[in-house]
Amino acid sequence: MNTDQLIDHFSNYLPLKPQEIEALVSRVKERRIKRRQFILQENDVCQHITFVLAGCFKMYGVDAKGKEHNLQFAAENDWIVDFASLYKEKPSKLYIEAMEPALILQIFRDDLYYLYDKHTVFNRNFRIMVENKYIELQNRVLQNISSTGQERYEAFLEQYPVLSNRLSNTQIASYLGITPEFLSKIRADRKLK
Amino acid sequence: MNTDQLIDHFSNYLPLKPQEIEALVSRVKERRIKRRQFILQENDVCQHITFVLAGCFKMYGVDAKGKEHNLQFAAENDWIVDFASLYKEKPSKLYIEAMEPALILQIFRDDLYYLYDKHTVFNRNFRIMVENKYIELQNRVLQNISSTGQERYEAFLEQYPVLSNRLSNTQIASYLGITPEFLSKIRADRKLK
DNA sequence: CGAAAATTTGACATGACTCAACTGGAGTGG
DNA sequence: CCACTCCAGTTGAGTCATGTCAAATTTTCG
Repeated sequence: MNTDQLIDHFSNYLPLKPQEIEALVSRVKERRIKRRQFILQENDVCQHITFVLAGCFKMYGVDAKGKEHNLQFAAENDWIVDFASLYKEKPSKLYIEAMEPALILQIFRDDLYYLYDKHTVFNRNFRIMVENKYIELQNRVLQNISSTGQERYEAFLEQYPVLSNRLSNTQIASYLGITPEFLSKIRADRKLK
Repeated sequence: MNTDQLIDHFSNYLPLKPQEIEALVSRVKERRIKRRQFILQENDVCQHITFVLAGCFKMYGVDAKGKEHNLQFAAENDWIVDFASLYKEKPSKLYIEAMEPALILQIFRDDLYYLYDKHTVFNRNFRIMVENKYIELQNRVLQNISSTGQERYEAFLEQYPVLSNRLSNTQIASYLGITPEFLSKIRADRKLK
């Protein structure tokens, strides 16, 4: 099982001791996911936190008109989960879907709680992980409330150059909170310069 | 010093043992803050995390045109901090300003690190605190990218009824990402029903 | 009370959406 | 190798959401 990648990832925060690695490895499940396959669907209770080894996911909500709104993308070495559903054990309002064939590691709720309880290093490492995601999300909110679609698109290209090439414009538009048509017009305007 | 309120707050997560309380109390500073006083200004490096005992703060960024955009409010028993600046020790892009006379507790960076290192319970409690804030922010992003100003205003009133009464409409508009004039029109429309 | 700030209102401008039609690859099967 | 389909992307016309600016009014607070 490909757990080295996860252990490496944690070593960016606080490296794990052999005992902690052992505890982690024995509680992680590897899964292979097909393109368009879901690892979370609306109304299901989210059961696990997912670490992406390979591939790319989107997490999104669907509004009353049936439109998808992308909350997050997750590619290699990123985490994806609906915390609200996982921790409160309530039906999720979100979907998590693979946009490419993927390989993932998952930790189920009880295993995660076990790790938090018995090996405090995971509290530290996940604290730092969430703090980093919080910072990112906060920047995104500031963007959303303070700038136009065009400015948000420019900022996205700059902040996520790799993802920008990997994702369709439709997916990017949904993430930015604009329609694909409007993004297309933004792109046409950009070219004129 | 009014630390009981903070200790109570943590007991919602995982109650603190006497030794942990002692460590926390000895590293917390109480401050009285006047209306319109700043506890963080742009270009300063954020030095502490703040717990609000009484009063109300706003954290905001200022754009190229000099307009303020409210990222967060914090009233009693809430935390407020620019994590990006605190942890990376980089100049902040944000302001944190008291909207009412306030009483706060602050933990400086090194004291916070000490608590994380020596008393792992703080990793756990702050992990949970940040996770909860992350969930809130995620809901806000979904709102921002999927609904109109009017819908976001309705949702705000429902989610934060107390804050709604306490804040001026200008402040709420800035938080929602609309102009005060447009919020005023939304409010006029609502009354017609 | 009086100054400053917040709110409202209206006319107009711009950003962004909708819908429908068109374009141009990327598979797929013959 | 071609013909076909399918889907993402583009384009344009019309519309709706929201911003700008200025002025009038109300509220807040020193």
